[in-house]
Amino acid sequence: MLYTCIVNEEFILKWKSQVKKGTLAFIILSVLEGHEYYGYELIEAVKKFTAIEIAEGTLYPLMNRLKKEGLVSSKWVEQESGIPRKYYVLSNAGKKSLHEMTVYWNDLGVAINKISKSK
Amino acid sequence: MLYTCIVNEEFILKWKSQVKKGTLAFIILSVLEGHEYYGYELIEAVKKFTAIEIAEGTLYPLMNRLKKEGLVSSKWVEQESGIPRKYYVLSNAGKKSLHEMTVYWNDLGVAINKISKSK
DNA sequence: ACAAAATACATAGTAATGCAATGTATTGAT
DNA sequence: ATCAATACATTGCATTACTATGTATTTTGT
Repeated sequence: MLYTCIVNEEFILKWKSQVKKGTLAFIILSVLEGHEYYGYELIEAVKKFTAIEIAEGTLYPLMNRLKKEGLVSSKWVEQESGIPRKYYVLSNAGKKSLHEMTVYWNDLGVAINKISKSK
Repeated sequence: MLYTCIVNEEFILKWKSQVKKGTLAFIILSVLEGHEYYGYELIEAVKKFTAIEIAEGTLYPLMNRLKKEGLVSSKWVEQESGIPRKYYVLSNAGKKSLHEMTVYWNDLGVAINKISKSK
């Protein structure tokens, strides 16, 4: 039984990591809607909103992908003290993609609820 | 603008594929709760419930993983005619994992809703 | 009767992505 | 003076969905 629990924990941990693949981009774009954030701040914001902890090694490559895809743009902002911050802004293409993602996400939620309720 | 649309479509397609990574295991376990299915039937069932089409090359390795993890068991059932079917049954560990996954999934949904509504 | 599609299993290789590890640099707290 | 926090970034690994391919049987259309 103990063994089963450990196996389960490992499975669940891996599973949560896999769920992030996909949802993270969606969450980031959602957070950026109507509000600019810089990278480090995004990690804090997502943690606050969703209790999901994004590793820095996850966020920065992700933001570069989103930039490359044209969904966000970025701008450096000098600080009076400390390291300059790179702020990310949702583009029009980003807003459009976010809308499509929201529809898909909601449909998926409805579908999964339907499965559970059919039992 | 056309170019942007095409880029968006590709991005969205990839994104949906990524969302499946993780949700598929959850969906499969949900479908198996209280009902046995064989592989090919599972693909049909998921398609009916969620409009998600699972490739066979996705399902069979996934079922083997779930079996290896002890979340499902399988049994061959001979048919009066045709190829024998491999039925999958949710194990106790599978039920437990499914429960944990459901909690995480619901929390995630609530969190994402919260983000959208805060704008 | 014969061809095509559907049923039913499976594997190999590729592409995509989260994460640990590592690195640089500044600031504030003990 | 050292450690934690802030703030950026890259490299390599592990995981997993999907395409392509393969085998074999049954049903459907012409």
